[in-house]
Amino acid sequence: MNRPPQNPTRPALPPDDADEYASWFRCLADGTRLLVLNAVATADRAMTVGEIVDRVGVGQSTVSHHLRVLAEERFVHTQADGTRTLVTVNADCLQALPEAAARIMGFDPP
Amino acid sequence: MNRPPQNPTRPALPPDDADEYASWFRCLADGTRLLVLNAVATADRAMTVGEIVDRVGVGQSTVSHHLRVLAEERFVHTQADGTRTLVTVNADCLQALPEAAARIMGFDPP
DNA sequence: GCCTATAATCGACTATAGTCGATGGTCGAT
DNA sequence: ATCGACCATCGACTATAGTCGATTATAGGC
Repeated sequence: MNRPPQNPTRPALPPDDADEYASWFRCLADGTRLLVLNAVATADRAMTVGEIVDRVGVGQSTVSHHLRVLAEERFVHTQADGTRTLVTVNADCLQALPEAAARIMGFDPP
Repeated sequence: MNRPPQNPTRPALPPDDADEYASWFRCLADGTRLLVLNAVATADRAMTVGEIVDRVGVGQSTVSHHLRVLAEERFVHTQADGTRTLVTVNADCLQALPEAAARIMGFDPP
């Protein structure tokens, strides 16, 4: 048998974790969605959907769709405020990303 | 005019950069591809395509496809060796990822 | 109660991407 | 020269996802 090489200090990634990280990265795998996230992240206060539409320059339904995707993966937080929806960024997602990269590369989480 | 909020310490991301980062993340947005990358990254030596096929458990053409995608974005490096193809990981991609995340969040690169 | 503003949802279209089986091409050994 | 191992490419299918316009729902103001 030709056993594949293995290094105990660099453990293999379980397939379930791979799918989880993949859906994580898939959330960032669209240019428009990155612009939406960036608009929210660079704002000094909560943004409404309409403001994001003006800023990014795509249709309102498109922004609404991207916000739903971003919210599902906890990149942003949405809060109803009357007839508007206030969107804020979740700063924790910044630090989770390098951690995922490290695990893919085979380093144990600290 | 309802001008969008702007913070000079958190510059907006140019659309071209957004697309560039998006294609970067898109490369990591598939579970099988992450397993391929992880297999190469955790190996203590260069791996052949056949070894990756045995390790990940998908078709040979599928692995070949994913390796091409990974190589195009410089995640891995491929080198012909007779009838085999030796695949090694590009360790630099690990550090570029947090940098991209920081720019999306509006922090200037240091 | 009616009207407007705001945003979510729906329906449809299109493009992209993952997977596989089959084929073809190249290298090395016999 | 032939054969076998190894891998890239092709063709086809399917699933997913991004975009838009239209519609619907809800909340606030008149």
